Amino acid sequence: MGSDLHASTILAVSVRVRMAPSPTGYLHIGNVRTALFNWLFARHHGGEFRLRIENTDTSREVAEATGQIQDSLRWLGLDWDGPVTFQLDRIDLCRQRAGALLEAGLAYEDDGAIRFRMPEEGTTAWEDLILGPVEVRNATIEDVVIVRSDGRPTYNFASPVEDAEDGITHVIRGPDHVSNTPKQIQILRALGAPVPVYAHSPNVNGDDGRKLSKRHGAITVDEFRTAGYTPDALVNYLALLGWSYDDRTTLMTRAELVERFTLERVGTSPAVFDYRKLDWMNGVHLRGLDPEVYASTLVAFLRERGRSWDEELVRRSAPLVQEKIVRLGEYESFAGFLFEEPELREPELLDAAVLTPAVAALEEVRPWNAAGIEKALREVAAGLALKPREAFQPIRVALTGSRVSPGLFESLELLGRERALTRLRAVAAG
RNA sequence: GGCGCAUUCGUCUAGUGGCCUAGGACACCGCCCUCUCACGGCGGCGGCACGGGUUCGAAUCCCGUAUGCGCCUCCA
Repeated sequence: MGSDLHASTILAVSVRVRMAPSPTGYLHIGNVRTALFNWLFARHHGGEFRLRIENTDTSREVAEATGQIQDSLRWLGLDWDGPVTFQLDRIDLCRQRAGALLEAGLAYEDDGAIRFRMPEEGTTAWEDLILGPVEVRNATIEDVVIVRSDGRPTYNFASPVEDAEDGITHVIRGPDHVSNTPKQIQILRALGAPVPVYAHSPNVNGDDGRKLSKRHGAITVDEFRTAGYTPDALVNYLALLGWSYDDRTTLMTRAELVERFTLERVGTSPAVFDYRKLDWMNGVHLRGLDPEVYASTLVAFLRERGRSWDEELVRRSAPLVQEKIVRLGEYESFAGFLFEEPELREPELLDAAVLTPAVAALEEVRPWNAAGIEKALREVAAGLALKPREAFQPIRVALTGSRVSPGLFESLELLGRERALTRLRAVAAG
């Protein structure tokens, strides 16, 4: 047995937690929240955060999902310690432990499977770091199958065996595991292994109060990534789902989250994932980026999406959109007119009475910059006795195809004299 | 059905018996700023699930009811 080894590692590391996802598909945002709590807890205490894949076979799907999970965690910045471990590699260990329980009379065979003998009387209780004291009468718990008749260990057996093997000190997981906990505690005790401290976080639900699923919107890390959310914003938002620092702090950096996170301040009631608040928070994080960093982030984002737009122009346009868009994914529809001819969806908003004199005035602008353009266009508006907003809207629509756009004068400058004038002339004539 | 957990503005939450005629944030509404949008500023709407206790005093403690969620798989 490795109990001596466990004792020494536990002494060396005061806190060791793990995330133990099953490799079925992409990383779900609810699991990420749980992973985040584990990660914050570990980093806050200077402990370790381990990644353990609860695979039960080695199919290609599993290999893909395993890679996806790691990519997503890396993108989020949730780094783990030590190697990734796999449940499948612990099968022999589990069988050996099951054999020991069998010999000790603490488990018995049942139609080829092995069942753990739960105590028939008394209660199993634990002090949950989030829920507080929880107590379950043993009589209500059935003898759980720990090894199937085909020889594979079940989750409720493999999980505690692995926790013991890995020297896990705190098990922080979702609320769906509350009723598994007394079973796992009894198994651990029967094994003579240390029982970790448990903490069951509340659920994250959709706006109908039910489990977060596809129909609520984005649910996998990958979807948030391609929509243009930043890891820092997502982490900030997720941290606040079930946890709070005080009565007023909502915007926090990663370092602040690590410094401030404690399980004591994790609540007990389920939270609803609010995409609108995430959007707001993402906008705040985006606006807070250094302009250079923002531009590079935008370039990388577009490249990842397969856009081959001129990088120089993207960079020059970045400051114009940084204050305006809330997700990087909005850039394409918001600033796409800089790279491609826009589609004129609302031709009724065009007005030749404005466009014709505007083109004439712009032809005289030298040098071609936002200040000169603004001066010229304001004079056109004044000459037509129009309010600036009335005069500029047809020009905006002609230029960008939309009534919502980055600043008009800056947009004209960026597009360049020839392209801008050509486009405006074509629309004015048409 | 059994067991467990939960229940403060639409949403995330603060609140651990008097500081609460319940605070903050998002959303929403109005006004201001303004070339659109966004940002920003100011203001507004809006909540302790219900019923009993305990207490001088309850959002906070106890009991019950209702509702929701989870588990009750040789799934994880």
